[in-house]
Amino acid sequence: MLIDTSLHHLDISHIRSSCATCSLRELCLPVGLNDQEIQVLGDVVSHKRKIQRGGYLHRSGSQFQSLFAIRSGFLKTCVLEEDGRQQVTGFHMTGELLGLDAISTDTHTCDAIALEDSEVCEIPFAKLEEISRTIPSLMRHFHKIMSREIVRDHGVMLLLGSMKAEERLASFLLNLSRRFLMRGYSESEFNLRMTREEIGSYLGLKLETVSRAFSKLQDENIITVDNKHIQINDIARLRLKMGNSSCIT
Amino acid sequence: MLIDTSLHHLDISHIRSSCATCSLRELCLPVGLNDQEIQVLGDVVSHKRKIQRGGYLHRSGSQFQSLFAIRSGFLKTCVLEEDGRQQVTGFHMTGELLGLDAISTDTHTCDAIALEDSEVCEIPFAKLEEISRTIPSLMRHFHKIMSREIVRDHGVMLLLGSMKAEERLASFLLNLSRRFLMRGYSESEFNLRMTREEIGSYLGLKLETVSRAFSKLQDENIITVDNKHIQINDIARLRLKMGNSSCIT
DNA sequence: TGTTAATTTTGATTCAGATCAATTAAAGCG
DNA sequence: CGCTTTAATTGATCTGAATCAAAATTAACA
Repeated sequence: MLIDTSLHHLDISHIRSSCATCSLRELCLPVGLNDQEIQVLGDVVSHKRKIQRGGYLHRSGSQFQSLFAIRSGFLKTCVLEEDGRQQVTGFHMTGELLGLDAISTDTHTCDAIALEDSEVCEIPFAKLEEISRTIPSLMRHFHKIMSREIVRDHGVMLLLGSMKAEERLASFLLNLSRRFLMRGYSESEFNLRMTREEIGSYLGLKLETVSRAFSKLQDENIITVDNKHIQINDIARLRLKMGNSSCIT
Repeated sequence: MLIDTSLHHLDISHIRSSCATCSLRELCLPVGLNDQEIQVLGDVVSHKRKIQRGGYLHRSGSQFQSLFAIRSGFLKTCVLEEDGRQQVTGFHMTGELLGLDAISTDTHTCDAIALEDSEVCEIPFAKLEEISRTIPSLMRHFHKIMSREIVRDHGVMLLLGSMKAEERLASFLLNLSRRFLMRGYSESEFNLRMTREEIGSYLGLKLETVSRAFSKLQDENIITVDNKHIQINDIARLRLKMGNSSCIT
């Protein structure tokens, strides 16, 4: 099966450009730009914003003006169901771009909530479109970012449509692992920022099922779970877990 | 719940521009362009291609050069799993744009297969990017199309993550209904182009479950099913079916 | 720091959908 | 046109995850 281990994020693995505007350095946008172009982009991306844990970056239904590039922290995006419960559509970390869904109708289609104190750069979209006309490589890169989001969503669709609980959790952990690795953190040991319920909501599972899947993976010595702290003991076997959804049953 | 009834397509409901290049008239791209701009776009979109029922428009892994706008027909996109079975990621009809997922890596990430004889316009992506630099409204519209695809995918993710079989099928039928209506066909009566297995693959269900869900909806007099021919008798109740996923159980 | 609230784990039970199996219907095709 | 293949329906049974329930652990905060 061709499921992407990276579920739902925007890749920054290839960020290499040295960049005068410090706020831009760690973001996904300035890839491959020269100093002068980064200057132009920097003028657009100047405005920063802090969001406390639990705070909203934007709400579903609010007017769309800007994309947000995460400078630090960790956020979830979710839609509120009419009965008050919420469905998580993604988890987002440093370097990733939020708000792509809002371009279509100039209205945000989901809430973005900080799971820890976070900092974002606001990128007025009209200005981004404008300068991307004069910087082809920026336009091209932006298109790739949007496209990548589509590919990732297809990966999640596949996961939700065809994997069972344990496989979904394995995919999820491997995805986080990879994203932490890309950012220079340990791929085998990290702290979850979200609750079991939020994981379950994202993976289409109930929180009890998530908890049981964690316990099962621990019993098999593939991971060690201490509440939010996760240690991956055998990444190869974890990959096997999710890779054989339709083979081993 | 905020699930979009439109699962997975690119909206052409607002196509109004009178257009010299006949091949462009029914497509989603030329929205809001003047005649001169349409001329420019037309030069890019000239190349047409026919695909027979069962034929491939593109294959997963093949190099990306062009987007494809569907002029007529009906296609599915799917990824092949290692065991040979395939997972359907979308159904696509006239006016919709295929290939957005391939922009990210310059490689197609899925197969596109015609479910009936179809005709597409090839749109070399490099050229599209180039002329969109000089036609801001085209660029803006293209971004909206990509964004809409992301929103739709989120809708499918929600569907797969939180709806049960009957609700999924109701969503699916309402989505098709709306897309047929937009194209000037009946919203209450249409022929399915895909098999129960393909529907199941798309909805994360087994074909038997799809069949049973059809039968159930028919027993309730909400729809009438005659193999591939579907008649929606009570669209309001069908909407109710999918709207109350978490309320009525 | 102690008290309350939220989160997590684990067990028992239930149920929706998968799987297995057989029949019927439709579509290709020589 | 009849024969073969593919697709669809329906029934019986099984199973993975949901649900219900309770205890244990952790976090929040006054």
